[in-house]
Amino acid sequence: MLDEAARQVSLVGLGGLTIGLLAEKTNLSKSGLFGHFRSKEQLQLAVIEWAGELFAERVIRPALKSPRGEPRLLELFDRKIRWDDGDLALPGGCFFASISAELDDAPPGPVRDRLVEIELDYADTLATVFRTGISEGQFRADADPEQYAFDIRGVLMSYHLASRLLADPKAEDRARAAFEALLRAARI
Amino acid sequence: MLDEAARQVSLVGLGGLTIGLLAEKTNLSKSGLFGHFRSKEQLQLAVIEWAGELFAERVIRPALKSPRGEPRLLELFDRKIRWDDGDLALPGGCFFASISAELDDAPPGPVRDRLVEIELDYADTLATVFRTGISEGQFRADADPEQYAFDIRGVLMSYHLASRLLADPKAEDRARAAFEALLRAARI
DNA sequence: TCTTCGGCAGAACGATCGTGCTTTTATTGT
DNA sequence: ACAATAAAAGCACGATCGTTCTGCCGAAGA
Repeated sequence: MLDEAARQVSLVGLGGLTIGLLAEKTNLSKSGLFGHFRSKEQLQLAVIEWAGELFAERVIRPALKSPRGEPRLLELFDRKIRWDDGDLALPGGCFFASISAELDDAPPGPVRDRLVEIELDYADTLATVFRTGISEGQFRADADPEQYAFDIRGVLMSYHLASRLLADPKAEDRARAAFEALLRAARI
Repeated sequence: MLDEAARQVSLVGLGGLTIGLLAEKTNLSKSGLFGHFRSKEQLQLAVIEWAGELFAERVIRPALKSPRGEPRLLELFDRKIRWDDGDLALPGGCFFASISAELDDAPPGPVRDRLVEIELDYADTLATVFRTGISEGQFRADADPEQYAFDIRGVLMSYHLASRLLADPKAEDRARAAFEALLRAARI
């Protein structure tokens, strides 16, 4: 049920996730579904939590099994690409891309706050893995892990736009080239 | 009226632009406002057109007055930053950031198509200015203008997220550092 | 001055929204 | 087998959605 909700959100955003429509997709009555959560906000919260867990399960945790430093970064990158528009993807692409533009001007609230947490967590993971690459001697000691996290997020956002909105067949090549350039600049 | 509509969209997205709410903000009756457009789709089309023109007026055309190549790229970058979250910005930040995630999975239609056009136009402008920098001898001849457009769009998208969703005080510094790194890698 | 016409208001429509209430159906513990 | 509890259905509510229709009112053309 939350799975179907996450699919829906990836397609039409949080605002487009409607109780009636979700009930229909899950063969439940509107009130039957509504009973599980006791407000729409709690449904939104639950689906964000679900998507965060799905992301950790499909992208973060598997990637952390790769060797420290560059291989781990590459695996994080690869899996994020597949999460955006590949075999790990929800039907509408990256769940968080769908909602972050939607919530960036929303008044503070539990839903927005949770999204920010997840996003910061992800950035922190990227920075930490990069930092490990520094202490392993793979990357220059004066490289900036947080800057790397900022940069790589940009590459992936640009990829998402190119791939899904612009249908650019070169999107993945461009993303890989950008990723490679970032690493090249950081290597010893 | 379209001005207010564009503000609204920048805050709540295209789906959040509602006729009743817009009528209220413009002191018109619902049907009075509706009469100007003859459907909601035409309203959306009109507001996208308006925003595209606004973007050209505030960002593109002024920047094109700067000297060719790097200064022009810098001005494009500066103004885009101000358009995202500065004195050139709509209240909800970049209009197109608000709607591109929303429309990237929408069925093809005039609204989505127009957005894609504008986005491709913008990427083309960036690539062209960069290409001029190459033929001016400022950038390496083997640099890839389209790759540059892909990269810079990523930097700006990451900036938009950091600035507006994550409220990162270092967002602009990071964006400038990324921009500088991109140019450094391309300079002769 | 009279007529024509476009812009706007008012009211109403069917649909759908989120959310309560009440009742039926399933499941579980004893 | 029966009572207690949880889950789902059914129905209704007020609000808002996009849209249509009717009528007023002011401006422009004859």
